[in-house]
Amino acid sequence: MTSTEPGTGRTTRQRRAVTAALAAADDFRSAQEIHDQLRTGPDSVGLSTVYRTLQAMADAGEVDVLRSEAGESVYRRCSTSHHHHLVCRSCGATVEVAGPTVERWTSAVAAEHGYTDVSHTVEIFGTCPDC
Amino acid sequence: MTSTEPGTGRTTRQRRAVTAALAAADDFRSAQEIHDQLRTGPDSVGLSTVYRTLQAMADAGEVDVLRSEAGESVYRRCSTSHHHHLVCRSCGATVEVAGPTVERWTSAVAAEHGYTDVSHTVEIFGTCPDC
DNA sequence: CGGAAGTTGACAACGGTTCCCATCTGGAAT
DNA sequence: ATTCCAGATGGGAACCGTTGTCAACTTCCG
Ligand SMILES: [Zn+2]
Ligand SMILES: [Zn+2]
Ligand SMILES: [Zn+2]
Ligand SMILES: [Zn+2]
Repeated sequence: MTSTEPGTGRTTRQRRAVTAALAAADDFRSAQEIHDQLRTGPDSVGLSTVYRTLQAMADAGEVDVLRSEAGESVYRRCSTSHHHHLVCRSCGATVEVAGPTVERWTSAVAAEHGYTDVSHTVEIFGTCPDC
Repeated sequence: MTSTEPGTGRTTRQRRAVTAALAAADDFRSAQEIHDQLRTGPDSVGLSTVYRTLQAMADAGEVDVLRSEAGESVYRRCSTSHHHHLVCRSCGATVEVAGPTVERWTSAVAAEHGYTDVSHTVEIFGTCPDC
Protein backbone atom coordinates (compact mmCIF):
# COMPACT_ATOMS: atom_id res chain seq x y z
CA MET A 1 0.00 0.00 0.00
CA THR A 2 0.97 3.63 -0.50
CA SER A 3 2.96 2.54 -3.53
CA THR A 4 4.52 5.37 -5.46
CA GLU A 5 2.93 4.08 -8.67
CA PRO A 6 -0.56 2.91 -7.74
CA GLY A 7 -0.99 1.51 -11.24
CA THR A 8 -3.14 2.94 -13.98
CA GLY A 9 -5.36 -0.12 -14.15
CA ARG A 10 -6.21 -2.13 -17.23
CA THR A 11 -6.88 -0.68 -20.62
CA THR A 12 -10.47 -1.46 -21.49
CA ARG A 13 -12.74 -0.42 -24.32
CA GLN A 14 -14.87 1.54 -21.85
CA ARG A 15 -12.01 3.58 -20.46
CA ARG A 16 -10.77 4.37 -23.91
CA ALA A 17 -14.25 5.56 -24.89
CA VAL A 18 -14.58 7.90 -21.91
CA THR A 19 -11.08 9.26 -22.41
CA ALA A 20 -11.77 9.86 -26.09
CA ALA A 21 -15.08 11.59 -25.39
CA LEU A 22 -13.35 13.88 -22.96
CA ALA A 23 -10.48 14.55 -25.34
CA ALA A 24 -12.91 15.49 -28.11
CA ALA A 25 -14.75 18.03 -25.97
CA ASP A 26 -13.12 21.34 -25.17
CA ASP A 27 -15.50 22.37 -22.43
CA PHE A 28 -16.56 20.88 -19.13
CA ARG A 29 -18.82 17.82 -19.30
CA SER A 30 -20.80 16.01 -16.65
CA ALA A 31 -20.70 12.25 -16.16
CA GLN A 32 -24.26 11.96 -17.37
CA GLU A 33 -23.58 13.97 -20.52
CA ILE A 34 -20.71 11.67 -21.39
CA HIS A 35 -22.83 8.64 -20.65
CA ASP A 36 -25.64 9.93 -22.88
CA GLN A 37 -23.24 10.71 -25.67
CA LEU A 38 -21.66 7.25 -25.61
CA ARG A 39 -24.94 5.44 -25.16
CA THR A 40 -26.12 6.44 -28.63
CA GLY A 41 -22.87 5.31 -30.25
CA PRO A 42 -21.11 1.97 -30.79
CA ASP A 43 -19.09 2.31 -27.59
CA SER A 44 -21.79 2.27 -24.96
CA VAL A 45 -20.51 2.47 -21.40
CA GLY A 46 -22.43 1.91 -18.18
CA LEU A 47 -23.10 4.95 -16.04
CA SER A 48 -21.26 3.45 -13.07
CA THR A 49 -18.20 2.94 -15.20
CA VAL A 50 -18.32 6.50 -16.48
CA TYR A 51 -18.38 7.75 -12.90
CA ARG A 52 -15.59 5.42 -11.85
CA THR A 53 -13.41 6.32 -14.81
CA LEU A 54 -13.86 10.05 -14.39
CA GLN A 55 -13.11 9.83 -10.71
CA ALA A 56 -9.98 7.81 -11.34
CA MET A 57 -8.79 10.32 -13.92
CA ALA A 58 -9.49 13.16 -11.54
CA ASP A 59 -7.56 11.42 -8.77
CA ALA A 60 -4.68 10.88 -11.17
CA GLY A 61 -4.73 14.56 -12.05
CA GLU A 62 -5.57 13.83 -15.68
CA VAL A 63 -8.71 15.95 -15.64
CA ASP A 64 -9.91 19.01 -13.78
CA VAL A 65 -13.16 18.80 -11.86
CA LEU A 66 -15.39 21.60 -10.81
CA ARG A 67 -18.94 21.89 -9.57
CA SER A 68 -21.49 23.42 -11.87
CA GLU A 69 -23.82 25.95 -10.36
CA ALA A 70 -26.49 23.23 -10.38
CA GLY A 71 -24.32 21.15 -8.11
CA GLU A 72 -23.12 18.47 -10.50
CA SER A 73 -19.47 17.64 -11.03
CA VAL A 74 -18.12 18.49 -14.47
CA TYR A 75 -14.86 17.28 -15.95
CA ARG A 76 -12.39 18.57 -18.51
CA ARG A 77 -9.11 17.43 -20.01
CA CYS A 78 -6.56 20.06 -18.98
CA SER A 79 -2.90 20.81 -18.86
CA THR A 80 -1.18 19.30 -15.86
CA SER A 81 0.28 22.46 -14.40
CA HIS A 82 -1.61 24.51 -11.84
CA HIS A 83 -4.12 26.86 -13.44
CA HIS A 84 -7.62 28.25 -13.14
CA HIS A 85 -10.56 28.67 -15.51
CA LEU A 86 -12.26 31.48 -17.31
CA VAL A 87 -15.62 30.08 -18.35
CA CYS A 88 -18.33 31.56 -20.56
CA ARG A 89 -21.56 31.22 -18.66
CA SER A 90 -23.55 31.13 -21.86
CA CYS A 91 -21.71 28.72 -24.20
CA GLY A 92 -19.28 27.09 -21.78
CA ALA A 93 -16.14 28.05 -23.70
CA THR A 94 -13.23 27.64 -21.32
CA VAL A 95 -9.82 29.28 -21.17
CA GLU A 96 -7.11 28.07 -18.85
CA VAL A 97 -5.51 30.96 -17.03
CA ALA A 98 -2.54 31.07 -14.70
CA GLY A 99 -0.35 33.69 -13.16
CA PRO A 100 1.79 34.42 -10.17
CA THR A 101 -0.39 37.34 -9.07
CA VAL A 102 -3.30 35.36 -7.70
CA GLU A 103 -1.02 32.66 -6.34
CA ARG A 104 1.01 35.21 -4.40
CA TRP A 105 -2.11 36.97 -3.16
CA THR A 106 -3.67 33.82 -1.73
CA SER A 107 -0.39 32.82 -0.05
CA ALA A 108 0.07 36.29 1.40
CA VAL A 109 -3.49 36.46 2.74
CA ALA A 110 -3.21 33.03 4.34
CA ALA A 111 0.17 33.80 5.89
CA GLU A 112 -1.08 37.11 7.22
CA HIS A 113 -3.70 35.24 9.26
CA GLY A 114 -1.39 32.43 10.30
CA TYR A 115 -3.00 29.79 8.13
CA THR A 116 -0.74 27.04 6.83
CA ASP A 117 -1.01 24.18 4.36
CA VAL A 118 -2.88 26.46 2.00
CA SER A 119 -4.87 25.63 -1.09
CA HIS A 120 -7.37 27.65 -3.06
CA THR A 121 -10.08 27.63 -5.69
CA VAL A 122 -10.48 30.41 -8.22
CA GLU A 123 -12.96 30.47 -11.08
CA ILE A 124 -13.86 33.35 -13.33
CA PHE A 125 -17.18 33.52 -15.18
CA GLY A 126 -18.19 35.87 -17.94
CA THR A 127 -19.57 36.18 -21.44
CA CYS A 128 -17.08 35.28 -24.15
CA PRO A 129 -16.50 37.41 -27.28
CA ASP A 130 -18.57 35.03 -29.43
CA CYS A 131 -21.64 35.33 -27.22
CA MET B 1 -42.51 43.35 -11.40
CA THR B 2 -38.86 44.24 -10.85
CA SER B 3 -39.93 46.28 -7.87
CA THR B 4 -37.11 48.06 -6.13
CA GLU B 5 -38.19 46.61 -2.79
CA PRO B 6 -39.45 43.09 -3.40
CA GLY B 7 -40.62 42.92 0.19
CA THR B 8 -38.92 41.06 2.98
CA GLY B 9 -41.92 38.89 3.74
CA ARG B 10 -43.60 38.38 7.05
CA THR B 11 -41.81 38.20 10.35
CA THR B 12 -42.50 34.77 11.73
CA ARG B 13 -41.19 32.89 14.72
CA GLN B 14 -39.50 30.45 12.34
CA ARG B 15 -37.61 33.09 10.39
CA ARG B 16 -36.47 34.73 13.56
CA ALA B 17 -35.19 31.39 14.85
CA VAL B 18 -33.19 30.67 11.70
CA THR B 19 -31.78 34.18 11.60
CA ALA B 20 -30.78 33.93 15.26
CA ALA B 21 -29.13 30.55 14.80
CA LEU B 22 -27.10 31.93 11.93
CA ALA B 23 -26.19 35.06 13.85
CA ALA B 24 -24.96 32.99 16.79
CA ALA B 25 -22.66 30.84 14.65
CA ASP B 26 -19.46 32.31 13.29
CA ASP B 27 -18.74 29.58 10.78
CA PHE B 28 -20.58 28.14 7.82
CA ARG B 29 -23.60 25.98 8.64
CA SER B 30 -25.72 23.72 6.48
CA ALA B 31 -29.50 23.81 6.38
CA GLN B 32 -29.67 20.44 8.07
CA GLU B 33 -27.33 21.49 10.87
CA ILE B 34 -29.52 24.48 11.59
CA HIS B 35 -32.62 22.32 11.46
CA ASP B 36 -31.11 19.80 13.89
CA GLN B 37 -30.02 22.53 16.26
CA LEU B 38 -33.47 24.13 16.34
CA ARG B 39 -35.32 20.83 16.51
CA THR B 40 -33.96 20.12 19.98
CA GLY B 41 -34.90 23.57 21.29
CA PRO B 42 -38.15 25.43 21.94
CA ASP B 43 -38.15 27.00 18.47
CA SER B 44 -38.48 23.98 16.23
CA VAL B 45 -38.65 24.78 12.54
CA GLY B 46 -39.57 22.50 9.67
CA LEU B 47 -36.78 21.51 7.33
CA SER B 48 -38.59 22.97 4.32
CA THR B 49 -38.86 26.29 6.07
CA VAL B 50 -35.18 26.28 6.98
CA TYR B 51 -34.31 25.75 3.33
CA ARG B 52 -36.73 28.43 2.17
CA THR B 53 -35.51 30.95 4.71
CA LEU B 54 -31.84 30.40 3.95
CA GLN B 55 -32.46 30.67 0.24
CA ALA B 56 -34.39 33.89 0.67
CA MET B 57 -31.62 35.35 2.81
CA ALA B 58 -29.04 34.31 0.25
CA ASP B 59 -31.06 35.92 -2.55
CA ALA B 60 -31.34 39.07 -0.48
CA GLY B 61 -27.58 39.07 0.00
CA GLU B 62 -27.94 38.73 3.77
CA VAL B 63 -25.84 35.56 3.90
CA ASP B 64 -22.99 34.08 1.90
CA VAL B 65 -23.42 30.62 0.45
CA LEU B 66 -20.76 28.20 -0.58
CA ARG B 67 -20.65 24.53 -1.39
CA SER B 68 -18.88 22.22 1.00
CA GLU B 69 -16.59 19.66 -0.52
CA ALA B 70 -19.29 17.07 0.18
CA GLY B 71 -21.65 18.99 -2.06
CA GLU B 72 -23.96 20.55 0.47
CA SER B 73 -24.71 24.26 0.60
CA VAL B 74 -23.46 26.04 3.70
CA TYR B 75 -24.48 29.48 4.88
CA ARG B 76 -22.91 32.22 6.95
CA ARG B 77 -23.88 35.67 8.12
CA CYS B 78 -21.36 38.03 6.54
CA SER B 79 -20.60 41.64 5.91
CA THR B 80 -22.44 43.00 2.91
CA SER B 81 -19.46 44.22 0.94
CA HIS B 82 -17.72 42.01 -1.58
CA HIS B 83 -15.22 39.67 0.02
CA HIS B 84 -13.89 36.13 0.00
CA HIS B 85 -13.21 33.49 2.65
CA LEU B 86 -10.20 31.98 4.29
CA VAL B 87 -11.46 28.79 5.90
CA CYS B 88 -9.74 26.36 8.24
CA ARG B 89 -10.32 22.93 6.80
CA SER B 90 -10.02 21.35 10.22
CA CYS B 91 -12.13 23.50 12.57
CA GLY B 92 -14.02 25.63 10.07
CA ALA B 93 -12.86 28.96 11.47
CA THR B 94 -13.55 31.56 8.81
CA VAL B 95 -11.92 34.89 8.06
CA GLU B 96 -13.41 37.33 5.57
CA VAL B 97 -10.73 38.65 3.26
CA ALA B 98 -10.87 41.31 0.60
CA GLY B 99 -8.45 43.25 -1.49
CA PRO B 100 -8.05 44.99 -4.78
CA THR B 101 -5.29 42.65 -5.94
CA VAL B 102 -7.43 39.65 -6.74
CA GLU B 103 -10.27 41.80 -8.02
CA ARG B 104 -7.95 43.55 -10.44
CA TRP B 105 -6.38 40.29 -11.52
CA THR B 106 -9.68 38.62 -12.37
CA SER B 107 -10.86 41.69 -14.28
CA ALA B 108 -7.60 41.92 -16.19
CA VAL B 109 -7.60 38.24 -17.14
CA ALA B 110 -11.19 38.38 -18.31
CA ALA B 111 -10.62 41.54 -20.33
CA GLU B 112 -7.50 40.09 -21.91
CA HIS B 113 -9.60 37.30 -23.38
CA GLY B 114 -12.51 39.52 -24.33
CA TYR B 115 -14.89 38.22 -21.68
CA THR B 116 -17.46 40.65 -20.34
CA ASP B 117 -20.01 40.70 -17.53
CA VAL B 118 -17.44 39.09 -15.26
CA SER B 119 -17.91 37.49 -11.87
CA HIS B 120 -15.65 35.21 -9.89
CA THR B 121 -15.39 32.82 -7.00
CA VAL B 122 -12.33 32.67 -4.77
CA GLU B 123 -11.93 30.54 -1.67
CA ILE B 124 -8.80 29.87 0.34
CA PHE B 125 -8.43 26.81 2.55
CA GLY B 126 -5.77 26.12 5.13
CA THR B 127 -5.05 25.15 8.71
CA CYS B 128 -5.62 27.96 11.17
CA PRO B 129 -3.15 28.88 13.95
CA ASP B 130 -5.26 27.12 16.60
CA CYS B 131 -5.22 23.79 14.78
C1' DC C 1 -4.80 -22.37 -22.88
C1' DG C 2 -6.08 -21.82 -17.86
C1' DG C 3 -7.42 -18.88 -14.09
C1' DA C 4 -6.86 -15.21 -10.68
C1' DA C 5 -7.37 -10.47 -10.37
C1' DG C 6 -9.39 -6.60 -12.18
C1' DT C 7 -13.50 -4.56 -14.48
C1' DT C 8 -18.19 -3.95 -15.85
C1' DG C 9 -23.18 -2.69 -15.54
C1' DA C 10 -28.01 -3.16 -14.06
C1' DC C 11 -30.17 -1.99 -10.19
C1' DA C 12 -30.78 -0.62 -5.39
C1' DA C 13 -29.71 2.58 -2.00
C1' DC C 14 -28.39 7.07 -0.40
C1' DG C 15 -28.50 12.06 0.86
C1' DG C 16 -29.36 16.72 -0.02
C1' DT C 17 -32.78 19.52 -1.99
C1' DT C 18 -37.19 20.73 -3.99
C1' DC C 19 -42.10 20.13 -4.62
C1' DC C 20 -46.83 19.64 -3.05
C1' DC C 21 -50.76 20.96 -0.62
C1' DA C 22 -53.77 20.95 3.43
C1' DT C 23 -53.47 23.72 7.33
C1' DC C 24 -52.17 27.70 9.94
C1' DT C 25 -51.11 32.70 11.03
C1' DG C 26 -49.37 37.66 10.75
C1' DG C 27 -51.01 41.84 10.37
C1' DA C 28 -53.75 45.13 7.64
C1' DA C 29 -58.33 46.71 7.32
C1' DT C 30 -62.45 47.53 9.58
C1' DA D 1 -60.82 43.54 19.18
C1' DT D 2 -62.50 40.87 15.31
C1' DT D 3 -62.37 39.55 10.61
C1' DC D 4 -60.10 37.75 6.83
C1' DC D 5 -56.88 36.21 3.34
C1' DA D 6 -52.26 36.45 1.10
C1' DG D 7 -48.48 34.67 2.77
C1' DA D 8 -46.16 31.12 5.43
C1' DT D 9 -45.63 26.49 7.38
C1' DG D 10 -44.35 21.50 7.61
C1' DG D 11 -44.67 16.55 6.78
C1' DG D 12 -43.96 13.59 3.31
C1' DA D 13 -43.29 12.39 -1.46
C1' DA D 14 -40.62 13.25 -5.43
C1' DC D 15 -36.39 14.38 -7.59
C1' DC D 16 -31.66 13.82 -9.08
C1' DG D 17 -26.81 13.19 -8.97
C1' DT D 18 -23.98 10.02 -7.00
C1' DT D 19 -22.31 5.75 -4.67
C1' DG D 20 -22.73 0.86 -3.34
C1' DT D 21 -23.57 -4.06 -4.53
C1' DC D 22 -22.43 -8.19 -6.69
C1' DA D 23 -22.78 -11.72 -10.24
C1' DA D 24 -21.02 -12.02 -14.79
C1' DC D 25 -17.38 -10.84 -17.87
C1' DT D 26 -12.63 -9.61 -19.58
C1' DT D 27 -7.83 -8.83 -19.41
C1' DC D 28 -3.42 -10.57 -19.26
C1' DC D 29 0.25 -13.20 -16.88
C1' DG D 30 2.28 -17.57 -16.61
ZN1 LIG E 1 -8.17 23.11 -16.14
ZN1 LIG F 1 -3.91 29.05 -8.16
ZN1 LIG G 1 -18.65 36.01 3.59
ZN1 LIG H 1 -13.53 39.17 -5.40
